[in-house]
Amino acid sequence: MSKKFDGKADFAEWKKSWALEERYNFKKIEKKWQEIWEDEKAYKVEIDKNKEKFYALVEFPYPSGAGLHVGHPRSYTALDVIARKKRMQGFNVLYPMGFDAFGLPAENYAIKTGVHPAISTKANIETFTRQLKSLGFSFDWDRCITTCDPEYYKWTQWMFIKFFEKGLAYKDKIAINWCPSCKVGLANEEVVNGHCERCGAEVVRRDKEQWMIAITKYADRLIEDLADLDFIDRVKTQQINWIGRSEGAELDFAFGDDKLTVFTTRPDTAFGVTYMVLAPEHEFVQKYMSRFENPDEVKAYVEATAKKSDLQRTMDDSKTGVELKGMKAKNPFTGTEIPVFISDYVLTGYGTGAIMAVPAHDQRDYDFAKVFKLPIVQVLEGGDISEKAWEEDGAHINSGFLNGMNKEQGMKAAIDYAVKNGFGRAKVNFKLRDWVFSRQRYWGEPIPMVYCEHCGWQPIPESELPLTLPPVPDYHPNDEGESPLSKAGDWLNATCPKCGGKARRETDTMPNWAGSSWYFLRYCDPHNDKEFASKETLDYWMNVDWYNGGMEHTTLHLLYSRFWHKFLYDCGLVPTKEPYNKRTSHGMILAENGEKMSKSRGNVINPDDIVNAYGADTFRLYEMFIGPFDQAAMWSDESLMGVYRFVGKVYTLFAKVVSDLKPDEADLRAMHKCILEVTERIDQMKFNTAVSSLMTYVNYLSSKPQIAAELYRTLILLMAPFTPHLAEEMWARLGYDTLVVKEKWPQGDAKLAEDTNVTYAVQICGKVRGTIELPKNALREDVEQAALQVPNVRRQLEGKEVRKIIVVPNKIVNIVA
RNA sequence: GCGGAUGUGGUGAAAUUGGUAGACACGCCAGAUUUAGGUUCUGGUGCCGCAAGGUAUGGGAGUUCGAGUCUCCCCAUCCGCACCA
Repeated sequence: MSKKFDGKADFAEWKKSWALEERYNFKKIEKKWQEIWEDEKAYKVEIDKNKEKFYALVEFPYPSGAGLHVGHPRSYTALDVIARKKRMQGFNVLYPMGFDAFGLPAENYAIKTGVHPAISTKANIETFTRQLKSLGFSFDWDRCITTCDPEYYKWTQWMFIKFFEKGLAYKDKIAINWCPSCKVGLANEEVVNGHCERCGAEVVRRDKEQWMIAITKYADRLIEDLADLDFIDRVKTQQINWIGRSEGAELDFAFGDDKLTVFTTRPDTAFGVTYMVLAPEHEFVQKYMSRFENPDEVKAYVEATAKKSDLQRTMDDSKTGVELKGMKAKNPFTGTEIPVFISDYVLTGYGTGAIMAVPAHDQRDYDFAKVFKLPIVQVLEGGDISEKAWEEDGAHINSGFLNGMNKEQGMKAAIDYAVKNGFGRAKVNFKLRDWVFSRQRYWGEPIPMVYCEHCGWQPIPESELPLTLPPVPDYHPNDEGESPLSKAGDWLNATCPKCGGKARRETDTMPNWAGSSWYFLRYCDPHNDKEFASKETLDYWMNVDWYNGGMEHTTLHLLYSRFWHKFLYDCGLVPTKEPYNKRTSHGMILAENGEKMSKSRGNVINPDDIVNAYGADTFRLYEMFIGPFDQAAMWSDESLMGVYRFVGKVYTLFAKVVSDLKPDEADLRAMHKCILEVTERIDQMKFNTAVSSLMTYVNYLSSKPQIAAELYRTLILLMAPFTPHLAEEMWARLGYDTLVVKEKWPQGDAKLAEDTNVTYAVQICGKVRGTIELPKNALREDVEQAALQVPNVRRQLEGKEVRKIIVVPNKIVNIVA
């Protein structure tokens, strides 16, 4: 801020001193103001109880080797615009940034090159930081956090121990996709048609011990508490569907001397049960194998199923199965004996892994019954069960005491009956499964647990946190598919904190969703080495007021972090039961041809190139103008040029600014209209139309021979959130020695924005035949008369009788003839 | 199959409670200035038509003085979940 307009000198002279640089030199301008912001710590924020706080958050990136993608700035700019505007409106704004730095790419890079993930990650973070800074975001960089920093993951580990202490973290055997050739567990995405993506070997399912976190205990609350949150609807419905709550009943069927329990959402159809089906993995299959008459057949089917991946199993919806011959179940409602099958259409992970089959009223059961020629008994009126199952409501028939009832009455009566007779109970089930929390990987948070022969799994004492990642000889998973940490030598040996005996450390690490589950809390108090964040900072900053991120995280990060936060709330560690008040989502940025940008397609656009060629302001503004924020948008170099021209126009417009000119009525109308529109549209994330309001205003200004300073000043204030560098520059040229980012947001006046005259469209039977210009709020009679005088209207009305005239004040006249 | 979204000029897209469809841009056309190079400025631009006029928001019905907007049916594209009992 070298220059200052003292108000005494002639403004025209003052302006001339700037005119040496006539072309819009964004490189110089942007560098200059970025340095000034940094020197002045313009975006540093501290608790200020005199101000209302506003916490804006964007999803922190994984610092990949590819650098920043043009998709990142779409979200970051959007919330930067919102944060900057809120700041100008007097809020104390926290807008932080950090890095979600644990992850597979760094590890794969290490396997290939031997470079330690910490080193490559650090380099990538430096690149990202440079790129983010070049775009002029108003992040408080003093609060930057990195999840792979031991000072950070210390608390991730600490929280894991809390989960363990509360009984929510537990070790369990679950089935995973296993490649017997690579000897490694695969993610579902790595299994192609039942074969290993890498070596082509057939993938089998294998039980493996994994750390689990009991997110299902929070299933109900994760649904219920959505009601009060300002999340976009598709996020809410997606989470609700994912959690998949269904109400129904558990019913016990006699099976030999044992009890076979099923879950059903339709206990009222129990009189229509003609057989039962177990998942091939159901414990009864092994337990009673010796009593089946066809054990070989059963075993063969179980084995065949085990070979299939989940993917294969769901791809093929033809019905197969084997009857468990020699044992029958008994329907507790009717007393009838019914056959029992195993079939892979029944899943082991949902409900009890067994079903009662009602082929008349469930299409899957119907298909199975057709294949195995089983009886189909209709118990609800409606449909044509010779064609397909009837799954709608209807009066009960063939159903004993339920006859005549509809679905709702029948459900209640059936459950009551089952409860009274001790063979059933109401039950709610969820599709949501507990969270598999271990990964056989190196580059993640070590799980702070040790195993003692005598005491079992024990958390390490808090004083030993952080448990840092040890060096390992190489980063490959070993033959048993264990984490590279299993090769960490001495590191593995620990003492049991309970008995002091020998213990061995857990070698699996946490998934990369761990660190991101609570990072927004750390931003409140990033340097605290006593707590993950102090109560005072959490009380002041939480909740996040506005969180923007990708739809792809709806049922992952967003759900996990809501759960994690609720758990901390239950522990009394955070002040609120939900972390985010508002959640919005941005669309993707696609290549010019509508394809995804990807390295393999070679259509990736590097933000650095755009910033170098057109400047950060143009880039930011273009990403806001590109299209509706929540929808996918195609990159277009030509449209970018349009925005570049606009920015240049704002710059050159300064030459027309005259300091002692008073704006006239029309000027004020245009100005206030623009203020009102931009203000409202930013709040609604309608950035594309906010920008078009600015363009309309600029078109108005550039049509004038001279521009009153007030008009230009307002333009600069309105543009400051979008193009902060240009705004600072022009603000200085207007003679101010303050930072525009700290200025007050202009106040729009709806009265002044109003037009004095309005144009009516004159319609005959709904078709526009002309227009009339009248003063605002003209009398109805005058409007009618004026409309009838329009020459074209008179001609059209010749020989017709006017039956009715509808006048919509200040809008339209419709003559019905 | 279920769930969610989308469908408007040559292109990206706008459009309070139903009230002049196409704002704002891109592209294109014409002209001016300039002309060492993605310049700037002015005007035009949904489609058919010389015009008057007609016609137009995926298709079809309906409600209404009036429908991109509301109701019903259908079609297409994209995304998510996918045998969840």
